Amino acid sequence: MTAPLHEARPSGPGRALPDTQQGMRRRNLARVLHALRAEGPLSRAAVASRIGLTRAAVSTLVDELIRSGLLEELGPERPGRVGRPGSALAVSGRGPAGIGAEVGVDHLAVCAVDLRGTTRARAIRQGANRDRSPEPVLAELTELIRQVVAEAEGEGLWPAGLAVAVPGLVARDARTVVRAPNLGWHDTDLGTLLPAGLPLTVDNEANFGALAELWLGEDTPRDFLHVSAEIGIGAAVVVDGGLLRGTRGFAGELGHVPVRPDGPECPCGGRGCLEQYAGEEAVLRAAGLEPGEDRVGLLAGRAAQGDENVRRALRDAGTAFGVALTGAVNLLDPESVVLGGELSGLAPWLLPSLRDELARRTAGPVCPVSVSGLGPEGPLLGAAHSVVRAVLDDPAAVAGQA
Amino acid sequence: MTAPLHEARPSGPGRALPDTQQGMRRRNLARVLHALRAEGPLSRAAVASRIGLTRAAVSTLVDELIRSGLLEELGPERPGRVGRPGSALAVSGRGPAGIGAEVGVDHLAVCAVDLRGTTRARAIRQGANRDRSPEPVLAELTELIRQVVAEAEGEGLWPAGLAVAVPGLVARDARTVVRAPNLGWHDTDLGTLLPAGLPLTVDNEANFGALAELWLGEDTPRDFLHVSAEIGIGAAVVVDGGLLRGTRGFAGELGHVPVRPDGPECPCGGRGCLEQYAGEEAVLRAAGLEPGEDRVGLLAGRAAQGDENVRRALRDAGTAFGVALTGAVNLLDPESVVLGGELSGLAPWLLPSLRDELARRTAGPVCPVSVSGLGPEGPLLGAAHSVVRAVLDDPAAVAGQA
DNA sequence: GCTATTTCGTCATGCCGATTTACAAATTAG
DNA sequence: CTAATTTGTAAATCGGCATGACGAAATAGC
Repeated sequence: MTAPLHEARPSGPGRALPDTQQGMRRRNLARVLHALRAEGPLSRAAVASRIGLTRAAVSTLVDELIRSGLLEELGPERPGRVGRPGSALAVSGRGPAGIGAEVGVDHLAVCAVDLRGTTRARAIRQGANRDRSPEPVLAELTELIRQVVAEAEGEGLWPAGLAVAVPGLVARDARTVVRAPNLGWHDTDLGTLLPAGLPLTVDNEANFGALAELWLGEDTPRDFLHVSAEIGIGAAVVVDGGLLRGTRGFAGELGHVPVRPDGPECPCGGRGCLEQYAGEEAVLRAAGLEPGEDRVGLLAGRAAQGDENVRRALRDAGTAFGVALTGAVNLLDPESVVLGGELSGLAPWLLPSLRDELARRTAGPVCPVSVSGLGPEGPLLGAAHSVVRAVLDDPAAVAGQA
Repeated sequence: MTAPLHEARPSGPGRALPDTQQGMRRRNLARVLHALRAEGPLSRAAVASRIGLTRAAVSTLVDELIRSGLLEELGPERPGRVGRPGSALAVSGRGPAGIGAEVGVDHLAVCAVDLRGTTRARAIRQGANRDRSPEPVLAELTELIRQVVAEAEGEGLWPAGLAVAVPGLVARDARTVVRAPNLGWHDTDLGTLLPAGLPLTVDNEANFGALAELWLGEDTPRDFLHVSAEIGIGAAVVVDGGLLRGTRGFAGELGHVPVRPDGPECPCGGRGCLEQYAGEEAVLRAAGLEPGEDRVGLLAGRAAQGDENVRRALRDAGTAFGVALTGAVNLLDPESVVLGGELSGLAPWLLPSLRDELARRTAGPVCPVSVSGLGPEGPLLGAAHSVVRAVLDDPAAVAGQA
């Protein structure tokens, strides 16, 4: 017999709902929905046995979810077993949709994802946004959003919320961009510049990328470190299936972990931060290349061609990553480290030295480092799916908004 | 309107209980207890308004808690206000007690804490345990435990559980000491060597120290980093009022965060780890002192006397701490950093350079660094209180075990 | 001093949500 | 064709809190 370990606990489905009978019902609605989303079409009886409720209880929950358009009855199952066949239920493909949007440095993207997790509509517009003022950029984005929403509505979906990924720091109100250096934005309230009437969430690209990895990655654990390099170098810390944001929302600043305490000065005030060794600018300089458009593509291209200067620069960056990640892994003991976003394109040349350095500095089993399979799509998908998750976690909140 | 931020959520009272009507009741029992513990004697009506239930509901909850001996009715309040005076309720001082124990390198300690949080019995035995085998040490500890339990029982308390703090790594089963270098123990199951019949939890000294800080410290935030140096240098990461343990339970290894990537070799396999600069051994060497008993006391004494070698050694250690903590703060964005355990005795000479270094490397507001007020008692108190918290978080689990 | 007012604790009642029990429907096994 | 098995639903029950009413015990005002 053991007393409980006092430890941080997960968010889990609907854990924020009030602790009342109504809250319990809402959590049970969420459990039914989650079970059906995770394990394909199931009968009421199958759902009941999976989530530990009775068939009767599940029946009423399912009724409610069907009435709100979140579930569909597919009809009788073709059984190989004895007994009356169940009626298959599935998450609706014509219910609420999560609208995800991304403001990139040189593109805008929007997509719509349904409850099943499939992308049903998308729109992308290339074009440099660096140092354009927010108004025209967001007007363009609004136009794309309208397009995607219209397309989704054409397929019987209705938008349940909008989540926007931006390459910068976002205030905890999830609306205001505090600072986006690569866009030149600061203290911009996106709430007033985007379509009203849709619940809005704005968050850092890196955070959405990590969530995408958590929700869509194959075999992604519930505790990992997601490293990306869009605006500087950022890491998202995922603990027990939730993002660790920090008191001010600034957690994950891997780029300013000291690698060499007496290294070159960094605009952050420190010296020898990881960004001074592995940041985009530093790597370009070390490789002898000029900064310009599509810098990551340039690096990857040259490295693939065998340019030894570029390869050395990337190797050294990997080593610096290894040092910084050693610290992070020692502090957090994550199950794995995932390289995401633009970094995944450079992984072939970064990874060997990174892994080497990490292994050299670790006594026991080495924390595995992998590359995200989502590529540059991560943040956009994470944004759209965050809306979908919100619906799955509390279906009652959106029921009847159709 | 904003969609929810996907983030790690707190444990909170009884969040692990099942999501059923009974679970709800158990959580409400916990809420009543927590309210009474936090805000002194209160009437039923006062409790009701505080936790958001009706007087009627609180009445039945209180009845149950009184029947199980967790609450006491103190009798009518002397009111200055109009209306019938309430009957004051208070957490019982004669109910369950948490038994905390500590296996130190040169002492054993046990204490009993009641639901009110007051220490009601204690026993300490000095004596070096370094490299003694577990059996005799735990036999001695068992003897102390029996003493303390007997004393507590004399005051009408009954032991609800035993929590043991050890200077080493503990497996996630919370019973087995994987490795305690300073004791020379490894893979020792304490469950078989301690009094049976009591729910047992074993954990790292540093973790219990951090929990003590969380529960007993003044103005301690719910997100902080607790640094201690008993076995090497460890940090406990507290997120939203819960410990972050990591996948294998190894989170918080601040001692092996690289400070200088090419620094001296470390037994961990790395180079230039914090421990090579700020570990006990390193500091003693830098100060020109021989290792022996009570090394921390020796350092503090010499420093207080003005020994410049010792002071310089501690200053340098503080600087190294500053570098490592810069990394940690950038990754975790805690509300504060607390120096606890033995470190608190050396704080006067460590802090200035530590704060300097941290400030130098930080652009915005600097993360405040403070010293624990609990001193070396932290881990022992944390252990005892962890049992008490377990009771407060789920009173129904222990009701009727008296 | 007496009454009105206010607040407290408790009871009876009702509501909500899940469980239990029972049963009709739909299938397979023999 | 019957027995067995499983599904989905309806009716009754139970657990838990809310609501509303009431007596009890204090103060406030006359």
